[in-house]
Amino acid sequence: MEEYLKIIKSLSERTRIRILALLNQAQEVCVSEIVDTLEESQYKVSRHLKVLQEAGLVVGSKKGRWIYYQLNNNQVHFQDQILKAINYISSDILHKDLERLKTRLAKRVNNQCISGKTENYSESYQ
Amino acid sequence: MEEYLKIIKSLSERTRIRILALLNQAQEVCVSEIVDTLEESQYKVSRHLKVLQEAGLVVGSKKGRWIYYQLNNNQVHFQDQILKAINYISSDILHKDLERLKTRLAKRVNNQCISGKTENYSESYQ
DNA sequence: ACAACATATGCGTTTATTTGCATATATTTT
DNA sequence: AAAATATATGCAAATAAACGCATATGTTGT
Repeated sequence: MEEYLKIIKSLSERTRIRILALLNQAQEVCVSEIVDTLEESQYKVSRHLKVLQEAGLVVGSKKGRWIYYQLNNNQVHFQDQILKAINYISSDILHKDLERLKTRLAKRVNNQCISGKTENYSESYQ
Repeated sequence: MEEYLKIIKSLSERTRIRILALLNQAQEVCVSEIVDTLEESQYKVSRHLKVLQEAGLVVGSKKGRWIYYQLNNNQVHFQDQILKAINYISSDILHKDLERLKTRLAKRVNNQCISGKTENYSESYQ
């Protein structure tokens, strides 16, 4: 029961839902790209990613100085079903996130996250 | 988003999961039957039922002095998918709940919840 | 009308979660 | 080696949930 509860609890927070919805749209996204997409602080994103990782819903793989996160596809029924449910969420904020995600990913070079501040970056800290 | 979050949050608590799992097994169950099944206090069960009701996952219908609760079948994709996920939870505590539920429901007369304390009742308050 | 019963709720306390800041660790570039 | 960048984390403060008790509301049977 505890394990299931951990997974469900990991879903019950706004930022984490946004992260999952985002990862549903792109294969591998690194932390700074998520930060720019959500327009949230780096430590906030980092914390929430950790919660999702501990629940086993996402996995991160380090490549150089970046850590790319993606949905953990190695799941059983329960997790699978839960993630499917997330797909049915339709919300203005998620649509806007998706727009910003596209913009941010378009800046990649050789399909790698770019270094340094992007134009959006400073906006993230309004 | 808020509405989805409310639903997800309503799932992220042990007692509420137990209630949903229980209602997945029986059509209409009244509060005292749930109390005996979960071996939790009446006010605790009552509170949690309210949270589930506010999230729209369960509905209660009053019949005389009893209120029978059941899953809200009048759902859209998201809720439906979420409730399906709950069905995949396999846990010792849920199995035991199911045993006690059977015992308790067997005491019904004319398929109606019985009045007064049952043998189990006092145990509920150990 | 009264007693017994079924369920809900107000409120203060406890417990859990999230936030923000500062800072740590690790990697890359110069 | 120093500077810049990417990500993570310890800790205290703020916020949110859950709990327990007592009690309220409504129903039924006598």
